[in-house]
Amino acid sequence: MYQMTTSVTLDLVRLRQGCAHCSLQQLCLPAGIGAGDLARLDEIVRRRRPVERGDRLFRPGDPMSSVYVARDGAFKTVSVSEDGEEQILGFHLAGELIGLDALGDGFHRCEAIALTTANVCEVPFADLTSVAAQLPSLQNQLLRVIGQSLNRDTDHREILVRRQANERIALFLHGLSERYRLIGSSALSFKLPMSREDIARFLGLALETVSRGFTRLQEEGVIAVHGRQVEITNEVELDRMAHFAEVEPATRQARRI
Amino acid sequence: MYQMTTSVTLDLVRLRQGCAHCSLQQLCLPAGIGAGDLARLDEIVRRRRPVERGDRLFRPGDPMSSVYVARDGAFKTVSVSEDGEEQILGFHLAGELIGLDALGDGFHRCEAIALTTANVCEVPFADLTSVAAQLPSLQNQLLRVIGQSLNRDTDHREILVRRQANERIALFLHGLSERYRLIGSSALSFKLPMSREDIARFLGLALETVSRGFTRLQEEGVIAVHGRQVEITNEVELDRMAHFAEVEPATRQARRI
DNA sequence: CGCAGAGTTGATACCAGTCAACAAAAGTGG
DNA sequence: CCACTTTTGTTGACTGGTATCAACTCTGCG
Repeated sequence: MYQMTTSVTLDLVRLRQGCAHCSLQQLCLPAGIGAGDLARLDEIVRRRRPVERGDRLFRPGDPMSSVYVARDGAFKTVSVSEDGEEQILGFHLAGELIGLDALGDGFHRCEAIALTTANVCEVPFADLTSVAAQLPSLQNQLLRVIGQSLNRDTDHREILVRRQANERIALFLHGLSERYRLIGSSALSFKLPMSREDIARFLGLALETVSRGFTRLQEEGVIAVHGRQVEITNEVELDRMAHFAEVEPATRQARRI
Repeated sequence: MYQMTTSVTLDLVRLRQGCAHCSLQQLCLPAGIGAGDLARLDEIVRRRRPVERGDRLFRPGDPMSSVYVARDGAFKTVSVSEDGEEQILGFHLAGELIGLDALGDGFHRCEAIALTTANVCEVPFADLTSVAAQLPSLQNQLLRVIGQSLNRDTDHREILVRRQANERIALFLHGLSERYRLIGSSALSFKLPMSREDIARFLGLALETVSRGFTRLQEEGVIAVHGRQVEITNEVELDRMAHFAEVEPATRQARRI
């Protein structure tokens, strides 16, 4: 009974916690905004009760009412193409904006699904743009955050043009590691929030190929995998594999003997 | 001599032609902006002398001073990855914004190269955002155009996740046809502004595979190709190939007999 | 006319997709 | 708490599509 009360109190405190005290302040929209302006932004941000794994923030065809930022947990955005194939457009960690896909015509092209339970900030888009019009610093920051989202798209495309499955997988792990570092989590030891199938549909590979790729990376001593738990044991080698084409034929044959 | 004078006069007229008379008005930034606001935007737009094939609008590392819109012709954006591989991020036809890749941190990640001689409008970015802050309609339109650029990125990724080379090629031709239709050119007969190698690096394929793919599409009666000249002879079939997985094995074998 | 760049076509090897069986982990209900 | 089911992940065998290397043809251009 006492515990319950404590828990509820904590939740209320957490709910009242505004952008000024959020641990993501340096990554999220508030970055680079003055204290006074921050209050203006803080007013329009809605903090939602935790969403459960599998919950959706929006679906294809929904009008773009808000953009979202997870304060913890992880999301995936999925688009279903005309032939029924599900493609994963992106994984979204804490502090990364979700929902910009509707910017073009005002309607979402994909759905955002929680991979874990997560706390989400919701920012009504109409409010955001009208406040941004009055605060140049917020307008700049909004464009910057949109640009970062664009950069992640470009990173994804740089993965997808690679022809070797191992390169794609190495790039994926490398990029994820970077992003965990950015949000203050461990970059060398983390638990993947997504399944092998999700990874496969993100990388444009068969799920068996992803599984084999993980195994091979482990055999080469680059990572250690236990299901979704990943440790990067040779960061330098992972970087090399991510950025340079695979080992030269001579080395390859040598390994096969 | 007379001809030269005429030509120069025409050029001057063309140079003075503002957004209000541009044939791209309905596609470009001005779309949906009132006449009064249009004049404000028109003031900051610089019209540049024609650029030649191979000229660059910006290079990696350049600060984002402007965004660009071609009024005719075509561009490609290219990023060189750490291992020296050149990847093509996009092809840009008339009316499609170029230069948003620097939105994230203010510096370009890629270079924009003219595929043909082209006339370009240059919009200094600082001016654009400051005018946008005062004109809600321009702010909305700016976000919409950014969103459309984002959508083209998503389309590109939807091509790249496809595993069959023929699907990628069909999707590429289908998307290009759509875009030619949008800018008022023929959607069924056009001259590709880019080489087979450019297409290959855009699709994540070997150039020989692109060449073979074109040949096969021609053999199947879907298109007719003469070098860079392309006619779409069976639009319905092209759409089908672009959106649905390749023909079932039975049909495939039948063709091979 | 000859040259260089662009595009096509052929032969071969190999990587990754597919089908299938199995193992491990995570729920589920008694 | 344990047996059961379901989901998720791993591994193996085989096939096919695509990259690669190489020769050749075509096109435009000085």
